[in-house]
Amino acid sequence: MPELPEVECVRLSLERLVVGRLVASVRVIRADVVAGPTSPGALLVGDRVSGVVRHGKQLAIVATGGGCVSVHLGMSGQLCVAGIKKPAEPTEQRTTGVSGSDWPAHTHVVWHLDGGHAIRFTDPRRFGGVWTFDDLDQLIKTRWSRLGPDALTITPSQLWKGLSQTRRALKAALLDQHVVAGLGNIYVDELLFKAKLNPMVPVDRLDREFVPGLIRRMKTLLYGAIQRGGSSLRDYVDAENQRGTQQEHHRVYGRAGLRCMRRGCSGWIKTGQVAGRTTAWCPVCQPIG
DNA sequence: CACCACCCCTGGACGC
DNA sequence: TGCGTCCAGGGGTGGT
Repeated sequence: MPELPEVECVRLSLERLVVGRLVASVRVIRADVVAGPTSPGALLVGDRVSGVVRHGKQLAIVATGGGCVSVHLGMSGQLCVAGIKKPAEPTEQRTTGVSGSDWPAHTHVVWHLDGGHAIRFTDPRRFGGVWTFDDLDQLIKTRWSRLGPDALTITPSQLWKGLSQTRRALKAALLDQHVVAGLGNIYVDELLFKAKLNPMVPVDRLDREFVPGLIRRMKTLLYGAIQRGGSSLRDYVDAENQRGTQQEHHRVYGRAGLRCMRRGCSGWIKTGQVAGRTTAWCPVCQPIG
């Protein structure tokens, strides 16, 4: 669920709350969500947080000693900052069977910070995870360099380069993190609606001239979603437990069978499978031809 | 190389 | 009420 805007909102809230704080200790409750060295040092214990960075949908916490921990939220992951005196909201489900644990269910890693705060990583579906690196440079070299340019900074020539090497459906190409990093199922559908492009159109049928407009709409959509705190469809919240409101602005996602919301359009929103994902589009506004 | 099917996982919605 | 079934999907892998 978290795509670029949601991950950026987590980054911004995390940055406000934890930069400058000392990592006093770490507790790994589920070791198999952590890849790489799992020593306290590798998980930043003894260092201060110097920054929180993002590329596409991936986050990284960087410490003053150079250490670096990357977090993917996957489908259901959350990074929340909590005061250790009240670790969970009353409505939150508690863990059971974890000795001495008072954290919500599916809490896998907890970083205890100075000032009585903690960062907890929860992820029910465990599509996400935590990766440790010697430093940010190693993370970029081994992982982020394999991703395409970030969706907020990609240039028309970069996107065209990624698209012109393929004959896939446009939606499949935009979902490919090696082409552009940060888009997921929801924002691709919304973007293609705004750009009046059909998700199934083969990329090689498109002209280069459409790329600048597509990028302009993509950045407007993503920045707007960040300003609205992201899309909270089920359980997405930022590091301060705040929900977003972008879901109120969706035009096609989740609107199968409803009227197209574009003024003057009398079409009905269709759904089908494109690139293996549930896809919603308006056949009138987004014709194949 | 390009692309697709498949798999990982759990909670929520829905039908009986 | 409760149980079974299906669906959601980011990203890695292995097969065509």
